[in-house]
Amino acid sequence: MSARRHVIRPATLEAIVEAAIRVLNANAGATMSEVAAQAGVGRATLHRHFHTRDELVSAIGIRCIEDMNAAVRAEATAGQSAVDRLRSMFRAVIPLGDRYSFLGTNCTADPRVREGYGMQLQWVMALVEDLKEQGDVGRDVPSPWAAAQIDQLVWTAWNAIAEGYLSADEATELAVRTLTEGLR
Amino acid sequence: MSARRHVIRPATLEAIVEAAIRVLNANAGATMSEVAAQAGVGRATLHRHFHTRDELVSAIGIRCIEDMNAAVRAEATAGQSAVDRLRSMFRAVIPLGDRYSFLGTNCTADPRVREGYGMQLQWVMALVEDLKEQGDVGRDVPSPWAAAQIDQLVWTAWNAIAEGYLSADEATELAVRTLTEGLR
DNA sequence: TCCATTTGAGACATTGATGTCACAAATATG
DNA sequence: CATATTTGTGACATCAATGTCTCAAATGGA
Repeated sequence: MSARRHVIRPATLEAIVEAAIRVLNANAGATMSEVAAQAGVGRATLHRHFHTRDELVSAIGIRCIEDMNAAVRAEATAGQSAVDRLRSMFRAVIPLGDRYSFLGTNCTADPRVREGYGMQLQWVMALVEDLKEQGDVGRDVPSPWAAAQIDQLVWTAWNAIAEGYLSADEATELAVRTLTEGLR
Repeated sequence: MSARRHVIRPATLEAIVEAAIRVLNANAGATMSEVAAQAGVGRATLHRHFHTRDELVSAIGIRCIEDMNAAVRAEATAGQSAVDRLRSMFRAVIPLGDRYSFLGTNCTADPRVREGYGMQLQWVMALVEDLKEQGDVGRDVPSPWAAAQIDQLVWTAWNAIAEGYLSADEATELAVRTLTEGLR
């Protein structure tokens, strides 16, 4: 590791990370100035800790993917049925919807982000296989379709909560139901 | 209308529009140079017909929303069941998936685009109500959720076709099935 | 309270994209 | 083929964002 001239204060780091997720999610082309302003931090401070814009985007990306993987791992309990694992996954990941969509919109050139994203995808694909095993997903459904559907449902559910027409629990249940039984 | 110094040639217009949709879809922050290069057109030619970057984005947005509305209107036949109208809508709109996602990612400040988008949303919401009427969508499902699901399915289906693991017909059928019956 | 360190404010150079222009070459139309 | 118009090329000014730096002020720990 490189010896840093300045040590970032936890509060400053938090403010920057949260602001960056918020601002860059709303507008992928937002400037460093906007991020700094939203974080309530000087522009120079931003550059002190994230030397370039790319570095900031990568750092946020890594943070997001780590948050997501941690949430999934913490929730995944052995001995659960596939649907229960799906439900647990939704419950854990939906609140991180803003972090999730950040990863989607900011095409992550960073290899560490790609790696984390790959693990995530692998995990979902394994879950899909288990869902097929249990008969919760038809064998004739292409696995990539099911995985994409799960991805999309996370975003839709987060959005529903953000817009205020569903609670977290309702959104989770509706996501599970939508995937397996459809809306009928 | 302003008297244009230059009249754009249809072939040039087509090349620019298609390239802009392609390039800006892949990277919302792409430059005018990239668009011009992809269109096989000089950068000055781009500026001659679309005076500013915003003007280009708006023009493409309007074009996309018009294409979509035209496709929906052309396909909508009276006397069809709600599910059949859903299927027709998918069949017509899925091939325009790249145009569709362009509208989503390029937050459309232009009022004409917003208006067209509003009409689209209205149409989908009306369809959702009919689907509920016919029992294809449960009454307990929030309509915005159903509408969001339909939106997402268009994108997922287009993507599946683009990635080559489904034909257009298969994707359409799977989209209808996913919405109503789920993947079970 | 005092000291070490981080932060904020502002000035600065640099870079890259935007938008304009003139002129030569290509193209369509009669 | 002749002519009118569009297009491509390259040069240019402009502007906004990036990244660097310095110094005074704020902050936190001993």
